[in-house]
Amino acid sequence: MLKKDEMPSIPTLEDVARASGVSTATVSRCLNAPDRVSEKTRKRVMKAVQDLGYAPNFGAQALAAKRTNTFGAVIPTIENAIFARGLQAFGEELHRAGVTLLVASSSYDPAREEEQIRALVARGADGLLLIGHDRHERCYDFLERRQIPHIAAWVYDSGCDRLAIGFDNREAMTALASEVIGLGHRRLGYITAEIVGNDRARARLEGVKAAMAEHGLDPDTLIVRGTEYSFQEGADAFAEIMAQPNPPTAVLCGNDVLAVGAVKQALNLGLRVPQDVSITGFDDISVADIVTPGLTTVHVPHWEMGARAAQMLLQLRNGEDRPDSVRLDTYIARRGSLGPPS
Amino acid sequence: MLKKDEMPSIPTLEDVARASGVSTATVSRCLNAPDRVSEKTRKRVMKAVQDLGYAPNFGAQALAAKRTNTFGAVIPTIENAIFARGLQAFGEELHRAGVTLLVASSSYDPAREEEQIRALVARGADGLLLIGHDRHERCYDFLERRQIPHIAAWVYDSGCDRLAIGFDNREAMTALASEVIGLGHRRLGYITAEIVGNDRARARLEGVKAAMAEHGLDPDTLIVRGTEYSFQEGADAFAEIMAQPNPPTAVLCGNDVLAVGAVKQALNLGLRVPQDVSITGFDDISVADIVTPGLTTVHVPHWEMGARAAQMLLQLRNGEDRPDSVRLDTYIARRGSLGPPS
DNA sequence: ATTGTTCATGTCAGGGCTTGCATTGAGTTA
DNA sequence: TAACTCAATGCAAGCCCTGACATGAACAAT
Repeated sequence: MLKKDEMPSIPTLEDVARASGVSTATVSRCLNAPDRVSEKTRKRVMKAVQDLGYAPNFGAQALAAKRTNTFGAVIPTIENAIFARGLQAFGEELHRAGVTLLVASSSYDPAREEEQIRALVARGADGLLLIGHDRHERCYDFLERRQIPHIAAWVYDSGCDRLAIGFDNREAMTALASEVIGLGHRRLGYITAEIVGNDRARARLEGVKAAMAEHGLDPDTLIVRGTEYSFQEGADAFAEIMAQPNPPTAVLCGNDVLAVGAVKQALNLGLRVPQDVSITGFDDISVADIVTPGLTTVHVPHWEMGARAAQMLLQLRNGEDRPDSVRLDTYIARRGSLGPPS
Repeated sequence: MLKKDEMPSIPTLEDVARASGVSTATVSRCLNAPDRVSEKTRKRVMKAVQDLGYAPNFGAQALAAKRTNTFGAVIPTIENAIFARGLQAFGEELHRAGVTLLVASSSYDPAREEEQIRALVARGADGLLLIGHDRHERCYDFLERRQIPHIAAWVYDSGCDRLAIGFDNREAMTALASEVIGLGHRRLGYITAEIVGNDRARARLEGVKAAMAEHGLDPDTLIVRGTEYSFQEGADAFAEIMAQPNPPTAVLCGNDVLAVGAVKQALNLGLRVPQDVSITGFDDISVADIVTPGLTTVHVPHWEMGARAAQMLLQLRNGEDRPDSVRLDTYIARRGSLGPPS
């Protein structure tokens, strides 16, 4: 209970110093480099810190120390689960290193992403996790000028020399599409998210076309529907594709969210999966195993990707040598949603 | 391309001032109150800002201005979708008001939550969104002393006078359980998350027991399994419950994630839902409609809750009167997973 | 010509913390 | 005891920005 006029002012380092009879420098050291202070003093100071409920002023601290022990991540969406697992891993790994993670979401909007990057950096992020490589050169200039370590996840593109950890989206999708075609499917549909500003989506689409070309199918016959990422959008797009005359026997989806929506829709339309139509996803998020039938999809090592991204970024932040980009492997998780055409 | 030794130092206000031949104060005004500066000067200054790639130093700005236009949210988990939608709404609404949202996750760990609250406040959050009321008094002291506006979401408890927006978890669950019992179910199972430090989970469990008592069933006969939140954990807990001698005819779950896991498991076990066993959830997240059969669950107005939380917090931050806590309504979303016992 | 107004702009004192360097004093060695 | 270490601590200069206040020029009113 606070008494009437006791304006509850926020304690500062100086208050702590006064209360424990030392200088502010010593208090600061107690907090940041405890072993450079005698145990006796430290105890006394810590008690004062407790008693006063002192917490450092972040602004002042950042200003003086030029670091914050905070990393940031800008992801396209938090509303669906695509990045959740990797992000969680990223966060856990950082936590272990005493670093706080702040997350911002861009809603797949490049302008918004740039804004969020700036916001995070302005707030003192010592390192940044980004998704994909597709952003304005200006963003990179900004980060480089401030020497903010950053890493792109969910992509690995040997043609790009920016630091990245991920997998080859194109190749992974080619592998899956090849399997689909190998089962005998000739008429294919594809549901994708907006490909502008999304290199992963673009690469995946290319991957499908590459597989088609490779197997002697004309990539232009691929029926493509672009949409947003949500179960509902996936379902709608699927319905549209299947409403075509001579509909495809297999519909590949740019990610699991779309695919799960598609599977659900197939059920609604009275189509049997995979007898009447096969459906595949990408990402292997947990919901892929929830629909019936389970989704055949590209398994992505989310946890490893997030955790290693954290390690690499920490390494960078600590001034160690820039690590090499990491290419992770994906594999096809085979469940019930893909079968031969009948 | 940077030349050899040109250490790319970060431009400060002073650099901009020098480059444009004005004082730092004028530059500051250009950025924060453009109409108090003549157009000619402003243009010149803005050009310098562009040319130098200036961006204000957040720490210094926070230190000097004592505000940041940043709100924070600490949610228990980002790995599953329970809070995603509400959070997205919260963020959108803030964005509209020019406020940046920073998100931290506590992994359902109270100590971690406290840490995150401090981290966010230290980083200058002008307002905070929290989930539930269940936290150490110390957290509240901390927030009050710093006069940080904060609001609890996902709860409405008339017995608690802290600002909140949400629904009555207990009552909502009682309504659902009553419906289950009303259909004739007598042996009930319940899957919940850890109830320590989670008032929502606790209230929901109480809700089930209250409904039982109300309908003349002995609450102690409720078969309860506690677990973590994930599809898999839900599935496992469900299997355990059903392995009992004389298993329940209906299993209620503390949230949709658990429930979806349970439905999937039922399928695996060859149990028909709802003929052999009914299953219900709570939250009505999008995946509730993905499983087969669809999940009967308590619908929560996620979007409205998030958006209004933002409005209330903004109101508070702007020094307006403290709004009243808001009680939102829930309803039962009836899908296929609940039916009479057979 | 004098005084008063009004703007645009400049000056400068913080704001809370870290850190390089200086100081102190207890302990060691000769 | 004197000289020397070295760990513990203090001092004070920033870090970059904001905002209250001061200044001064242009113009209007008298």
